[in-house]
Amino acid sequence: MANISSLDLNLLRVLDALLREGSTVGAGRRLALSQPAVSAALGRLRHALGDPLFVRQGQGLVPTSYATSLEGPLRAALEELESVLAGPEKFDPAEAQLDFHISGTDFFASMLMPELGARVQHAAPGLRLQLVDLVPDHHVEALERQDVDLALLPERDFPAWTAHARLFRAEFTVIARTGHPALTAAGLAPGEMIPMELFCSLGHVLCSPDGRFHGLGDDALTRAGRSRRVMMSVPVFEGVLQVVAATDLIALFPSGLAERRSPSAGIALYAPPMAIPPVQLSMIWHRRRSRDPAHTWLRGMVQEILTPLGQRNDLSVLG
DNA sequence: CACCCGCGTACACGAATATC
DNA sequence: GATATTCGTGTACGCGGGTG
Repeated sequence: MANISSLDLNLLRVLDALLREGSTVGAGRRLALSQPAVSAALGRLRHALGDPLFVRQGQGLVPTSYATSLEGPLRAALEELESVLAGPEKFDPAEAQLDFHISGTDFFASMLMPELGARVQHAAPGLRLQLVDLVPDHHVEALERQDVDLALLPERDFPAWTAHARLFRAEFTVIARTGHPALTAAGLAPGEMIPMELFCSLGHVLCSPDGRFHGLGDDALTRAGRSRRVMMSVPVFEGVLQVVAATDLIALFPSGLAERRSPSAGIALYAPPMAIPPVQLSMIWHRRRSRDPAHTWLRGMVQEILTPLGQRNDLSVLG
């Protein structure tokens, strides 16, 4: 249907602007064109694509379903093109003066930033790194606004204008304070599986940045036909560690972080009584940065540091 | 109802480019 | 170099939907 021979790139930019603004006046402002020029371009688009694209509704234009379906892929394609045309700039880590903004939970403050900091300090002393912990679901928006260069989060359906790469699958273990009375009384040594009955009878603390009492452990228990008592929710993983170390509450906790922190945090690791599906952690960024040499360099560093977390064979999560 | 706003069109004009 | 084409601009105007 679409007649690509009568399309030029500027028409696609007009279409993108119209989809963003929902108005020829707004699109004109965005493109530095007059309203009649945008209207004429829209006419050419309609002819070339064989679709009305927008219909008037009150004081504005409403996209047809065809136009709506183009929005994400079109924007992604234009941004990709933009980065292609920008060409590969040179990036010299030793000389670069740059700030990188990464969003992710405090899990990454522990598991990524120390190693990343050590590497950057050595290889790229002019770089500054900022890790911000955003309310969940705001990571993608922050990428779009370009407040953040890279977001670290569980994989889900990401918008078409983003690109992502898998980092590792996070496994979960149970943590409790060393010498936990109920676990000791049950004759359990660290590394052993906590029986379901006992696991469900103990109080739990979980990490939830937005303050929920329901976590993936509850989903796993529901599948097993059981439930637990979540008595506390804390917004950061480090807080969960502190609470577990100071109380008789137990927690489901990322294995890698638990292993790293257990020697100094006064906690012991146990196996949960039910299977908990691992969570795929990914890094996601704006497509326009895909070819950016500095960004590529940073992604390489993050990938190198975090990928091994998924490769370690972890005895504490068997069962 | 009058009024405002925004879309769409018509028209004249100019600049850039293609064609002869 | 003259001419035609394309594409943009500004102005003007009709239409229709919101708003007070």
